[in-house]
Order: sequence, then structure tokens, then C-alpha cells
Amino acid sequence: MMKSERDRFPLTGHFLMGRLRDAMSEEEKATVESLIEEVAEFETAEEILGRGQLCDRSTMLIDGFMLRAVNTQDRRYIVGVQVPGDFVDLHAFALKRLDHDIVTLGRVKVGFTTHERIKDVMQTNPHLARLMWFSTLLDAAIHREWIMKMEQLRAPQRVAHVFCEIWKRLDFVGLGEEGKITTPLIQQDLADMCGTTAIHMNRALTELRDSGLADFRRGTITVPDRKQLEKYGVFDPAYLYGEGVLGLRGELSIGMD
Amino acid sequence: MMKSERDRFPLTGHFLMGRLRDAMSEEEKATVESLIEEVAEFETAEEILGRGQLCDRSTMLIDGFMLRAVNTQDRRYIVGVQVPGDFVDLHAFALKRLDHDIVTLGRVKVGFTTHERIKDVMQTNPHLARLMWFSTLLDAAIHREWIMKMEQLRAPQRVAHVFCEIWKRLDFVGLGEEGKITTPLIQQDLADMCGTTAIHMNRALTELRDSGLADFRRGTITVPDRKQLEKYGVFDPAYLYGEGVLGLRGELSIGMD
DNA sequence: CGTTCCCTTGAGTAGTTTCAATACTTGTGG
DNA sequence: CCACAAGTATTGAAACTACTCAAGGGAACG
Repeated sequence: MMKSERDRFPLTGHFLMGRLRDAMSEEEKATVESLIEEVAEFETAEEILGRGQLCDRSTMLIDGFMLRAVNTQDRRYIVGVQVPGDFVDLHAFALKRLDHDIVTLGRVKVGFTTHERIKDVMQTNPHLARLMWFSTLLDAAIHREWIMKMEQLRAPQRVAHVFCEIWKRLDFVGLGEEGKITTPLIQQDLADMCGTTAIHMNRALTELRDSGLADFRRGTITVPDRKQLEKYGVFDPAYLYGEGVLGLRGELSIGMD
Repeated sequence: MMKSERDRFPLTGHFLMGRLRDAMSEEEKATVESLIEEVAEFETAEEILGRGQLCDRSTMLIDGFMLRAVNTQDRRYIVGVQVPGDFVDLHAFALKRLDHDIVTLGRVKVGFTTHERIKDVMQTNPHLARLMWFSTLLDAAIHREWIMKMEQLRAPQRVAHVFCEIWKRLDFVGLGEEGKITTPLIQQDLADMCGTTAIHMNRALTELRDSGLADFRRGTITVPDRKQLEKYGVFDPAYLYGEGVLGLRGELSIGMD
């Protein structure tokens, strides 16, 4: 049996999986794997990179979850979640300073690479450069979906959408299980992702539970029928560029050469 | 007197103005200008590029405004606005298909360049490549701010924020006037940007008008005291990467070499 | 076995939507 | 020039959604 991507590339095997990883040659996968110069583990709620902080390295999320968040005096706003395989602050390569914090959600394992190394790749392998660019734009596409989520959905639908997104992204990298997934999320996190108070989030979760769509208990999300939850949360995975109308897998020759 | 950027580069003179345009050499500015192979004008509400549509060119907005929008059966969701100097669908270079529509807001003038040309630049000028990447990430940063806008603000503050953002972005490219700006926006557009109904948006605008913070009348936005409006709309322009804690202008040598 | 963090519930208030109706503006053709 | 149509803006009232303040319950960890 073929070894899994993760076995062959223990640090970056999940990068772009389910999306354009198929468009990467073995050499390119090896190049990406070799970018990681240092591996580190963090406890929960640790800040990997803070807003406004100058930085000269980027972080690959190997295991666990992370959040993009902005903290003000009185509140925290979550603007994104990251799952294994995500180059969580690759955009810092071009931006130099982030407008938000990157914080761990539960224990995580990450790999660091320097911007120096990335710059080399940029100049020597235009194809990989483009894939890295693509991966940062994937985050932007997710941001747009979140804006729409806020614009159109009520609290219970928003969480449903969040559940669907995380699940689907885990599916892409081969970590999505059947029936239930476990995360370090608490209700306050979900509230901060959906722009509601924790109290209201609790009521939204109760509603989902009562209606049998999804059950959230201390980080474990149980969903009897994902299709139904996706319908309820108006979730169409196309924006994740893995499949559907926006997917590129069938047209790898187009543009990514 | 020195000719303005726009006089010297009539098609792309506003590109990255107020942000990293200062980091571009004269040759680079000329290169970008030469990318534009075709200039076109459009009437209002025309679709430049539709969701899911394969594409092999990108569009520079020269004059006027554009919207990033997603249309469903019953509603339209606006996820971004573009002003002159914006490479409105540069990200289609890496994504190939957009997850949203790009539509004109009022009459516009645009310039087209092929992905073929962009690819050349990518491979021959890593510095420019990086600036182009930067410009797409700027959009992502704006998306994140919009998510926060939705998460934390009430309708009147959200419009206030939209007004501040558009104004500041016009400032950057030298089109921001004193006291008032004129746009082709209607109340329905503002509602679609803020995730409210047009009716509620009307009440929000009335509130702004009554409180003396801002007056919106048929596209013309009048603001007696921008600082005050910015405070009300919790608007901190840092996320636009032109100045403030995230600005790079004083540190051009860092990273962008 | 108690502390701490996380979750739950109730009641009153604030913000938003919906439905319904009414004006104002602008452009067009008679 | 007026009449009309289409698009845009405004207002009122009732229903819904979410927030705040306040109190209590449960699980995990030492």
C-alpha cells in the first residue's frame, strides 16, 4: 500500500491537500518539506505572531488548530481558523506585519521557515511560487465567505456554517472523520467567530441540538447528517476551491504550469 | 512642478499609491504600465468577471468604482469595494476562477492585461511579483476588517466604517476630497455591504444625519468631521497598510528588496 | 473536595426585519 | 412643459433576533 502523503512528508504533507497538491511534483513536495527548518510545539492560547510585529519567518501548521484574532480592550474578534496543512502566516512574507494575531487553539505542532528561504523558492520555482500565492488567496476566499456568513445568517446558521467549514477542511487533508470531530473549541470561541455573545451562542447551540442538526459538547461536534447541516448553514464548499464549480483539480494544466 | 503619477502613468498611476508604490522603481512603474494591453469603458452594473468563470486576464481599475458581489436567488451580498488603482481581479491569476462576481458601480474605465504577461513579470522581476502578491493580500486584510466590522458594529457604525474606508482609500490614491466625496452608491448598495435591509440602512443613515456625523444623499457623502466619524465607526486605517503601526513606508528596505 | 473554567437558564432591553404604505427624483415621451 | 414610469428614499407598526445583567449548574483538574 502506498504510504500516505503525511508519512512521506511528515511536516508539510497536508499542504494544499484536497486542493492543488496534486499539481505539485515530487520534487516540489520535497522542496516544500525542506523549507521547514525548525519544528516547535505550543500549548493552548499561545501567540505565534502578534499584530504589528515585524517578522521574517512563516509558520506551517502541522498538528492542531489555530485562530486568526484581533484583540481589543474588551473583546476578541476571530477572523479565521486554521487546520493542519495551512501555511498560517505565509502572507506575512509579503505583508511583513500582520493586521491580526495568530494564536494557538489547543496544543499544536508547527514548522518554521524563513522568508529568506521562501524568497529563494519564489525566484527559482515560479510554479511553487504560484501555489504559495494560491494558498494565501484561499484564505482570502474564506474571508469573503465569512463576510457573507455574517451578512446573511442568523446565529444558529452561522455556527452551523463554521462547523461545516472546519469539517470540510479537515476532510481535504484527510483528518475528517465520520459522525463527529473533536476540537479544542469552546462556546466563547464560536461566539467570537460568529459575532455573537457567548450566551447567545449557547442558545444557538441549544437550538441546533434540539433540532437534531448538530450537537456541540466541550469541543466535540456530532452531526448525524452533514448534508442537512450544510443546507441549514447555507454551506457550499465551492469557495474552498477543492471541488465544485470553482475546483481546479480537473484542469491542472490550466494556468498552473 | 513635478507631473503627477497619474500624468506619467495614465493607466496604472494609482496602483499601490499611498502604500508601496514608493518602493517601485521608475522601470517597474513603466513595466506595470506596459502590462495594460487594452483599455475599455463600461456602464453601471456590468459584470466584468463572473463567479466560476474561467479567465486568463486581469483587470486594473483606472477610473470609477467596482464591487465584489455574490448573487443568490433572492439577495446580493457585497464583499468588497474597489477604487481606482486597484488590480480588481489580480487574484484570478492564481485562482483561475473567482468565487464572486466583479461588477461595475457607475461608469468605469479599466485596463486589461493577460495572465501570460503577468507570468512573465513574475518570473523576471521577483520584486514586482512580490508587490503584486502584496496587493492581493491587501484585499484580504480588508476582508478581515469587514468580518470584524460585522462582528462588532451596529448598522449605523457599519456604514460609518464603510464611508471611512472608501474615503481613506481615495485619499491614498489622491482622489479624496475635503468635506465630501461623490460615489454612484445607493442605499441598497450600502445595505448589501453592511448585511442589513435597505430599510434599516435608511434608518441608520438617518441616525448618522441627525447626529451630524455624516450625510448621505444620492451618492454624495458629506462629513463635517472625519475624525469624529472614524471614532464612531471604530475605524483605524492601519489595516490598509498605508500608515500607522502596520505601515511599511518607513521600512521599504525590509523584505521588499 | 474545592476551585476554576465552562455551560445553562430567565427576564428585560435594544437592535433588526418584515410588511405595508407613502413620498421624492430623474428621465422619457407626449 | 407636463404626465408618467421607474428607481430611490422614507415612515410606521408588529414580530423577531440578539444583547445585557443576573444567577445557577456541571465538568475537569489539582
